[in-house]
Amino acid sequence: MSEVENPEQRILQAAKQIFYEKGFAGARMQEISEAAQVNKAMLHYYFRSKQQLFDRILKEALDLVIPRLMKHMGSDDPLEEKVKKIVAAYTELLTELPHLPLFILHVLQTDAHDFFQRMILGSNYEFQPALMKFLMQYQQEAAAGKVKSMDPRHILINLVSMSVFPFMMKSFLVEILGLSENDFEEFVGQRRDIVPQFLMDGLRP
Amino acid sequence: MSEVENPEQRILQAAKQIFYEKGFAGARMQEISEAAQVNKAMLHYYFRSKQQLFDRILKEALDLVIPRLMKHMGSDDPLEEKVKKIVAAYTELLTELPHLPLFILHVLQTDAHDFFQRMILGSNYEFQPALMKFLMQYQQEAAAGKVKSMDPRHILINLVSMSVFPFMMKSFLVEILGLSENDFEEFVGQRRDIVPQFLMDGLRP
DNA sequence: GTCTATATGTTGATAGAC
DNA sequence: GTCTATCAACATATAGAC
Repeated sequence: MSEVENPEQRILQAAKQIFYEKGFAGARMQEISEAAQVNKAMLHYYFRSKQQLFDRILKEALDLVIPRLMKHMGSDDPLEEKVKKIVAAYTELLTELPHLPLFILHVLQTDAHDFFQRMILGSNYEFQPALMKFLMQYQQEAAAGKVKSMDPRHILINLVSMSVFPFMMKSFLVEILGLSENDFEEFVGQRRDIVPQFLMDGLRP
Repeated sequence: MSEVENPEQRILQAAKQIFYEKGFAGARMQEISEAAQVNKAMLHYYFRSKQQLFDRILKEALDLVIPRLMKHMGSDDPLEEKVKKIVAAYTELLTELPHLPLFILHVLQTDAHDFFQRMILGSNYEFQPALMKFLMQYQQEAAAGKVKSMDPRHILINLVSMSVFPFMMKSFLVEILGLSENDFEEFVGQRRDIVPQFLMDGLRP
């Protein structure tokens, strides 16, 4: 953990780690302040309330993640190339931030509608366009006979599921398959190639 | 919600719903007691503490879920038939209990090692045997040239990921794809056929 | 078994000195 | 900006009457 001189940054860094691991209800302001090495009152001085601090962490997560994932989905690459890049992007992201999916899904569960109103629609992420581009592109390649014709939404769900879910099951896999930390990294590293190949194989016309 | 006369059962039912949705830290004993239509003190009379009530809910969840999923994995069916049954079992289970995966993954995240010690090893689930049987079976069918030869752990992860993750993303999918409740049920219903077919297609030698 | 009342501890948040 | 001290609200848990 790199030491940061700026107290505000130290708070954000500590809050990120603790909110990611424990969620909003499980996190304690006291614990965050200790991890940030500041007085508990400083948290309120800089961020006013626990809710506002949490919202800030959530917003920063989305600002980091969504563009990084959408970049490839909206590109002009052919489907196979695109799939490879998206899977690789997921793998890199989740290797850095393994707790991210559970964190976001937990927010989504506690208040899905509010989440979309404030976080997605209220921002300027190019969400729907990139999504639509992917779906249209698939149907074009299917019409050209390059891939099997099917509902492209399922392709996308399959891609995301196989990329993300293994990271969410990490502690489970480690325990049940008897993996070390290195074993797990190697395992998810293999999937960077396996998942795209698996997807394209399953799509042969 | 069916009314139960027995207070202990009403508490368990209410606690299940609230712990599933909000997790341990987010749940309130007060809220559980109201949902169960009993006095708050009754919760402690029957279950002594919040932690013990939670453990009971978790144990009941695992007792319900694990055998139901393991039954098919350890069977003598051929691979393709087995895959179909496992995916169908996941789909049925998660249609009934959509909050289950997030609930269990949250427990796993807060204390993975303790979870396995107390909940898995301490019980008599036939976990490892069924798992091993599946992995061995795959390697036999691969050796016989029926399926492509590859690390069978990835097959299993792919199967579980594609079966479970869509349910975890439900609120996301509903919002982003503009699905109604019925649309979503139809969507995951389609996957009962699509996922097994996709898996087997990707395994053609 | 069920209730009211209360003990006990924790938490988010603020006031006010420096 | 940073600290100490403290508040008000809330949560879990228990005591004790019925």
